[in-house]
Order: sequence, then structure tokens, then C-alpha cells
Amino acid sequence: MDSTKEKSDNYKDDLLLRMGLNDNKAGMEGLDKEKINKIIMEATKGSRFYGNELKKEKQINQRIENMLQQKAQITSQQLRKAQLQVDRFAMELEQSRDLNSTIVHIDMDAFYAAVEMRDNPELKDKPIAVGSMSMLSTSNYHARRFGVRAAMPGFIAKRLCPQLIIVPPNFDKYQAVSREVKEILTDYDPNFMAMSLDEAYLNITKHLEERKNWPEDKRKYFITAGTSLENDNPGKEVNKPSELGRSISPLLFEDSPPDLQSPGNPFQVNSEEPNNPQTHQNSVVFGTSAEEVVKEIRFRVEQKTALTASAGIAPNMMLAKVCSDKNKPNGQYQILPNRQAVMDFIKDLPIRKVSGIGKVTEKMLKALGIITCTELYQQRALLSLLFSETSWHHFLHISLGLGSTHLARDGERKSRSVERTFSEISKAEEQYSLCQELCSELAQDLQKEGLKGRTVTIKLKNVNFEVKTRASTVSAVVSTAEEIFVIAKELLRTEIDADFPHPLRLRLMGVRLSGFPNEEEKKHQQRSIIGFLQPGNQALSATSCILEKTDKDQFLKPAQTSHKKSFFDKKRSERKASPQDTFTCETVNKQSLQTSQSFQVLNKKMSENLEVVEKSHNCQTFTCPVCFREQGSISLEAFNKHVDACLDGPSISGNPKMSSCSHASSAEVNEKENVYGSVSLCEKGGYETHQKNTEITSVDPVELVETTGKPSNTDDIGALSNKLSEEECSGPSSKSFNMEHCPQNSCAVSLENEDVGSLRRQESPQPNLYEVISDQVLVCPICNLEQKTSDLTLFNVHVDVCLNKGIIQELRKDKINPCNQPKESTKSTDNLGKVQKTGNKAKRPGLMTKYSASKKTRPNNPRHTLDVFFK
DNA sequence: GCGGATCAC
DNA sequence: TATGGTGATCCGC
Repeated sequence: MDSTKEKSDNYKDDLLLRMGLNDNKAGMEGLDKEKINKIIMEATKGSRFYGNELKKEKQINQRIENMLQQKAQITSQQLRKAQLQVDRFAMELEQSRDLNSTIVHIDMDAFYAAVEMRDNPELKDKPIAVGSMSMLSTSNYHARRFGVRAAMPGFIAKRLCPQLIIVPPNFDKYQAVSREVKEILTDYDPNFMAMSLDEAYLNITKHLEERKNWPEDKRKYFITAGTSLENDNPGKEVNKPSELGRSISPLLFEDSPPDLQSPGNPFQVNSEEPNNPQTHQNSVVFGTSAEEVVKEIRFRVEQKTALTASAGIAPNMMLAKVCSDKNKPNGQYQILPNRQAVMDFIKDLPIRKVSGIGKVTEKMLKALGIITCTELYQQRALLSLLFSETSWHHFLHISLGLGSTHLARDGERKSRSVERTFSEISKAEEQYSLCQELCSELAQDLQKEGLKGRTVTIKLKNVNFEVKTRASTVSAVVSTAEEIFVIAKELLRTEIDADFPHPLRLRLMGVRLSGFPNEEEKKHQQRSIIGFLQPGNQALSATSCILEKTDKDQFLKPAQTSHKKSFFDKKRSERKASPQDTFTCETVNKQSLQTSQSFQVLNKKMSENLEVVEKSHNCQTFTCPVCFREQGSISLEAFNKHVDACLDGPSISGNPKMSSCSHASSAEVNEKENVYGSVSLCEKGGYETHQKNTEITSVDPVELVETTGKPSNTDDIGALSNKLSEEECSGPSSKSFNMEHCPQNSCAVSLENEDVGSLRRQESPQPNLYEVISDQVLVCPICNLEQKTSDLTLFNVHVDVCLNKGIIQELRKDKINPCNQPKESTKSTDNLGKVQKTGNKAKRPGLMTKYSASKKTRPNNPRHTLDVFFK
């Protein structure tokens, strides 16, 4: 949306940073800047949103302070040296300057709003915005006079402009219109690069070359009426001509400068174009220059869609983008392809206009006295000392007017995510339920694109607008709702537990999958999976127990695109089926084979990870994941029997190879239980339940809450902590699975956490969750807890999650992984070397300062965060 | 690999 | 009443 791109007009900037300029001509209608700010402030002040904005601003100010301190310590000697180096680099850049490409940036004007106005004449002449009371996507120019902008909540917009009409978005329609536009663009550059529905880059160099020799009738178009017509082919007869003197688009631009709509030239030009479109009665012939080409594009777009576009023409993308903003709306601007023209254009250009320079970067640079590109260039040496290499290189490119001339094809997708905002949800069950839904939606999206990935990330935003993300990477790719949920649930649980007994008061939750394998890895994964499951086809078919129910009820629902209300209605009605239900298998058929195969998978992974065994991937050589004894070349059945036996019997201890880092021995568990007192009592209950097939008796949820909830509960935990730290294990503060210091003892602590988790699970509304569990259930060999699923894959994912909780991962990282070489650097170490980015070009690097706000250690409890920031 | 930030649209 | 969703990248651990 172009309104979004009017960056310095962001109302928040005005509100919080007290800067920006009044571009409002304060016509008969509309509001002046002061009034706008006042109204916004009144609507904002005191809100949680505002509180968070203040907090963020403080952080930025801190960063700036750090930066300025650093600057104060720079000696003139250092600066001189830097100057030499930077200038040498600048010279190299200058030599590689490429002015031979003609890049065009096309940008539809107020796109969504324009479409709505086009399709509903009643909206003409009225201030409108597309979006909802919560958030606007864009607004028309009429509404902008009142300060109504994209990314502004509708309810505030309404205060600014009570007559504002807010139209709900019709994305399908915008998509269709966008397609029409793109069809036209293809004629000029079949490889054009679409940035969104309303924005694209074209490289018309080749087209220009060919066009030189085109006869006139190939550049001739007939003028149609204002309606959108398909027939806009060159030289073909089309509908009744309309007067060319006026834009046929809806009245978007009442406040446009008069020359914009001057008769005889519907298109804004900025230079003395020798061959303006020649109009004859009902047709128009476009010339062969770049400017003419772009006029032609815009003409055709308008003919076809009845919508106007703005455009920029320049030797590179960075400049073209800035240009398209210059004569917006319904205008175009060209920077001629010579160095002087480029530098003239750059000279007074505010850096904020450049894509990639956002609010924060702008503010930081402003603190260094840098507002324009000239100033950016003047301070290049200083910037090279204060910012990361990536950053100052970017700055230098900008200040020299350099940019990419290559329209990188869209690389492979790197992540896929779903997130949703809602009114406060603080009940854990609802949070799990929501999480599950998100996983389900995500899985559907993934399936459409055939994506599988290894990293699951959840995102949480609390009612104070504080955002956190938590990620977990597993060893095999996942893609189904169930698999993702197993991981996401665990991440969520950790966060819930961390704040216990206080609930997480969430306003947003998201789930993301990333870590998609490349082609090479895909093949490998494929082999692995086949290897894992090869003997277990029958096991897969035996998963029906729960999944039959949950598949249909929980996971295969179509994605809901409904807005908030129905979303919640849906959620409420589903809430009856809690996430616990989903993974509750009340009667699990005897599936010893499956169980053992799961362990085989685990075994295999561990073998690989720990490099315990053989490079030979002989499937017939098994190492028991329970006792960690190698079982040699035995049959699968025999191996399974062994594992089952190991599971049944408390024979874990005594393994010479793994004793120091295997699961806690029984003795250790007992010791822990003793230390934990009442906590262990409950845990023990759960443990015995699955071991002995008995019912949980008298587990008092309330008591559980209190015992597990005490943050630094008692001397007992302290005692354990001390004990652990004696052994160099993680201290009392790292309640979570932080094994960095002592992988050997990690399992005990890991168990401790799972215990807490299991207690929390038992608080669920189903006190008899474990009631009827037959003797064969999947028990995670890491956390020792039965898994309420009979699905092999899910179980494996769970084991991975457990592994991730610091145990194997640490081993991998620190001790075992033979591939633990320093990561391949993504950029050259030479300060003056070229930046070599991985994958596709970094499109718009964010701010990369060396000075972040003083970093705090991540508190277990986000409330600490608030304390820190609000003192 | 993780988490926080920044940025664009 | 009420301040979005998706994707990418970078930095510092």
C-alpha cells in the first residue's frame, strides 16, 4: 500500500517521536497536523499499546546513547584510517556503477481503497479506508487529509474523521485486479518482480532495445471508456473513446496538482519528453523512450482496471523505488542514466525515503546529524566505525545512489507462519487449544506448498504488547498439524510453566515452521524417513486409535478466514474438546512393535548424533535407547523384545558407556523426589500410574498449583540447586532445561522439568487422564513419561522435543558433533571485502548497529521485563 | 540454532 | 471495545 510507504507520516512517529512535517495543506476539509496529533494522542494515551511504545522508544534511546558514547571514544587517528578504507571501497563501488539497465518500479495508487471506490460509486468523493475498526490497510486521499493512514486502527481514524467509511477488505478482488495488472507487466518484462499485490519492479532494458524498431502501430492504443476492458491490445479497435484529457479513474486525487489533470496529457511527466504520446481522436501512440514505455504501461493499466498507478524509472531498483514515490499519485518520474543525474537526485534526498531505512535507523542516523543522503555520504567513515559492515555498506550504496540492477527471482520460501490477535486469553487450556488450531491452519498452508521443515517457532504477545518467540528444531522434518503441535505445545507449556502460577495473558499467538531442507537435504531426509519407517508400515496403520477421532475433529478443519467474532465462537464451541483430549488415548492397543520401533528411530538418531556407533548405517545393528547397550546384529523382533524388557525393568543404571549422561537412574530419581517433597509425590503418582497401570488417586490440583507454583519454593529447591551447582549444573535461576554447564547431569534436571509439566497436565479438567492405560504405551525414554499418542511419528517428534531440552543438543554442540566447525561465515572478514550474502540478496537489511540496547538476560518471568524497563 | 529487532508491504 | 499478518534478515549470543 502506498499509504504505508509514506513513512514519515506514520502517525506513531508523529506521536512518539515528535517529528515529521506537516504535509497537510489544511484545505477546507481535513485537519492540520496539530489537531491530528492531539486527537491521536487522546485516543492513545494511557493504553497498554502506548505503554509499550514508550518502552520501545526508551530502548531505542538507549541504543542511541550507547552509540554516541562509542562515537565519543573514536580518535581522529581511527577516523582517518577508516576514511581511507571506506574511500577505497567507495571507489571500487564507483567503478562498478552500472547505468546500463532501465529499472521501473510500478506502484498502484491507494490500491485497495481505489478498487473499492471503483466498484462502488457511492464511495466516490467520500473519505474511505479499507480495513476494520482495529486496523486499516489503506485509505484514499480524501481520508488522508484527516490524518487517516494505513496501519492506523479504525477507531482512531473515526475520531479523526467521523464520516470515514471503513470498508472491509476483499482480498480476492484485489488479487484479481492485481493479476490483470501483472498481465500487462509481463509484456514489458516477463521476469518482472512482484513485491505485493500493488507493487512490482520491471527491468525494461531489453524491451527498450527491441522497441526501438517497432512500427508505430505496435505502440498504438485505442482509448476506451472508463470501464475496465479486456481488449487493450495494440492497434485493435475498442470501445467508445473517452476524452483523453482526464483521468478515467475514480476521483482519487481531488487534491492533486492541477497540471496533473491538464487537458491533453493525462500523465504526469517530469522532463521535456520529446515524444509525448500522440493522440489522435480515439487512439494514442507511445514513443520508444523509457518514459514513454512507462506511460504506456500506466495507460494500459488504467484502461484495463480503471485504476491509476505511479511509477519510477531509474538505473537501479533502489532509485526506481524512490522515484515512484516522487509524483504519486498517478504520476511518474525518471532519473536519467548518467551519474550526474543520479547524484543530483540523491543530493537532498532524506534517507528515510530509501527502502530499508526505517523509523529506527532514521532516528539513529539523525542522532549523528544525518538526514539526507549527502550527509550520509559525508559521515561514511564514522558510520563504518559505528555500524556493522553490512550496514555501512548499505549506507554507502545509498549515498552513492547505487542499487541492484538485477531482479532476483523469488528464492525458495524460508518460512511459513500463522498468527492471530484476539482479546485476552489467559486460560492455559484455551491457549493450548488455540495453539492447536494455529498448527492446523499452518499445516494446511504447508500442505498446499508441499513444505516440511525442522524448526517450529511460537510467537506470543501478551496484553502489554510484549512479544516473545520460542523455537525448537527437531532432527527430522515435520509438516502435519499433529507433529507441529507436539512441538509447539511443548514450547507453549514451557512458557506457561515459567510464569506459573500467573497465567500468560495473551493477545496474540503465532506458529511458524522454518528450516525447510534444500534439495540435497530433502533427498537425505527422504532416505532417513524411509529407513526409519521401513519395517513399520503396520505400525503406522495402527495409529487410528486417537487420530481417527482427532483427524477429523481437530486437524482437518478448513482454515478459518473469518474475523474475530466467529473465530472465537468457533473456538468456544471447540473448547469442549480440550487439547488433552486430543492426545488422550484411553485404550491403546498392544503395539509393542511400534513402541520399539519408535525407539529404534530414537536409537538411530542418537547413534548418529552421539556418534556412538558405526558409520555403517546397518539397520540391523541396534543400540538400545534405554540401556544404551549395543545389541549387535539381531533381528528386529529380538531387539524390540530387548527394548521392551529394558522398559519394563528398572535396568537403566549401570551402563558403562552412558551412565554419566543417560536418564536419571532410579536412585537419582528417588533422590530428586525426596528433595522435591510434595512435588515429587505427585510426580511419583503419575510415574507409577503408567508403570503399574493404576489410577491416579487424590491428586489435588489446588495443591499442585501451590506447590509447583512457588517461584523459588523453599529451601528444598534451593538445596537441590546447591547440590546441582556443586556439580556445576545449572543454577537455581535456570529452571528450564539449561544444561550448558553439565551435560552429564542434565537428565535429572530435565526430568524435574518434565515432572512439573506433567503435574500441570494433571491439573487439566480430566483428572482421570491416565485412568485406563494399558500396559503398552509409548514412553519417552528421555522424559520417562508416557506419551498420550500412539502415533509413531508424533512420538518421535516428542522425543526430539525432549532431546532438545538441552541434553543431546548440548552434547551435539559441545562434544560430539564432528561437524561442529565454525559456521561458514556469510560475509568476508576483511573489513573492505564485499559482502557475500547467502541465498538471495538481502532485500532490505534492517538496522544493523553494533549497539543494541543493553541486553538483559532473558527472565523466566516476563514481568521482570517490565520491571527493568519501568524501573 | 535462538531470540529480539527492524523493515516492508 | 478496539493498535494486523506474513516473511525476511541481521546481530549477538
